[in-house]
Amino acid sequence: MRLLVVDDELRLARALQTGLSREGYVVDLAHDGGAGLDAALAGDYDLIVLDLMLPVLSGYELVRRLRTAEVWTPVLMLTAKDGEYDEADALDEGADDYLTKPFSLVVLVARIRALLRRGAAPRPAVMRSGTVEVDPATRRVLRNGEEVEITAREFALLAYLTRHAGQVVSKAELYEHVWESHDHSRDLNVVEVYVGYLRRKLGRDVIETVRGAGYRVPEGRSS
Amino acid sequence: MRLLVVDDELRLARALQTGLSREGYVVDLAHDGGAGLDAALAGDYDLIVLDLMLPVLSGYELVRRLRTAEVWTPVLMLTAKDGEYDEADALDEGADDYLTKPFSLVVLVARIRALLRRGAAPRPAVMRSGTVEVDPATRRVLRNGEEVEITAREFALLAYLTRHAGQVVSKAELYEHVWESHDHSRDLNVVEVYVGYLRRKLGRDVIETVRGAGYRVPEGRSS
DNA sequence: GGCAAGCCTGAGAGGACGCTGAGAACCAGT
DNA sequence: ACTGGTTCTCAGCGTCCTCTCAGGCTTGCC
Repeated sequence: MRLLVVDDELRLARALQTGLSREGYVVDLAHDGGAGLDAALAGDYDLIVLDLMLPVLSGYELVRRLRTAEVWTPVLMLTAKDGEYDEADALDEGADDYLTKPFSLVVLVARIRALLRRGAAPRPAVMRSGTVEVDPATRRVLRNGEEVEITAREFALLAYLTRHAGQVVSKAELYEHVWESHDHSRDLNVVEVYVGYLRRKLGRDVIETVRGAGYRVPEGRSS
Repeated sequence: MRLLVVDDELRLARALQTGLSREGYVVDLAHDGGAGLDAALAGDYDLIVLDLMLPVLSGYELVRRLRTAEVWTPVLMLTAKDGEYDEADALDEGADDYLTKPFSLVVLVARIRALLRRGAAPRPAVMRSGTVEVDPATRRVLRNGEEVEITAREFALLAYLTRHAGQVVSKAELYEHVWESHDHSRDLNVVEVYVGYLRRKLGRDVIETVRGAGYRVPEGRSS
């Protein structure tokens, strides 16, 4: 999952980056509204965390322009407590949720998860494909009801694929979202390696290879 | 979803009722601890929002009696900031989460959603995991039936982990809830150190490490 | 079949992560 | 001020994870 955090308070932005990375997200930063808009338009993010008060371009204005450009990435707005703006304004402007500063990281993560889940199509909290269950909330993976030990990177990859169950996801897309890099020239072999790890742990059939296109996890009916 | 709000401040209670209704919840009110307890026992609620300071019966006492009566409805406790009670106490007493006044409605809704998702895991008043028993009421810990000396911080950590038995809890979450700090940039090593202390006192296997994700105590079988 | 491009995988280097002992800082009681 | 206990910081170390590389295998195409 790739997030964009737009905030001009450097300390807070870094703290969020650290904290959210620890939760398994890939986090990019932008420090003013202009840079934020550029990144949001270009970046193909899964979610944007946006401060309301920003140099160059306010959070308001940023969301409006995003929506005008037909970009519907979920936006979580951060507002200062003393705000002359209130929640309604932020929400009316096209944000999907908002949070008042100061807030706790745990709450932020909970809201982010909720938004991501709501995001594309309303999906059950526990994702499922064949005999495999993925629970993003508790970071657990079950195969035939039994828990499987899985590393952080493996989990991030599996979660992304499962979130897009039924779709073919290219190696480049996986690399961008699961690994933190925009460097397109890099070797995508690492994706193959990790697909291999997952297959070894979960069974050969959990991830299909679509030659020349990418990978796909079958849409999941259990039982 | 049916919620019960117990608070003696009429204005606040009404505001919560209005706000939560708008979120799609059905909200009943009670204005003192006695009425709250009756309603909670009779009402089959999905969640209870509970002020700590109440006439007739404190929030504390209310939760304790609920749990004694084997009612495991999730409880979200509201505490005043200046409190002689602190948050850890609320959690030890059997509440599932807490929120310090003043708070924003959106945050409250987020917490409520999180609690409802987590659901009410029926658990005995004394929590148990393997050979270890934790009694929040008396702040005592037994291993193989023998009492183990434990410090306040160690207990808070163990209680939090045990309350979330079966789930992986991140170091950041532990740090926020057990150390009550919102400083995200601080070193989380102290969590590791205290996990080490607990393992030394209670046995290596009471707390599992989930590398890259956090810690977990095994789901307890209760005799 | 023969070939090339795409994909898989075993081995291993390097680094990130978690654990622990030592001890400093702090507090309460004497 | 001294003692005993608790909390927290720090640095070193071991382990597991991550990623690269090279060679082998599969697939699609002629």
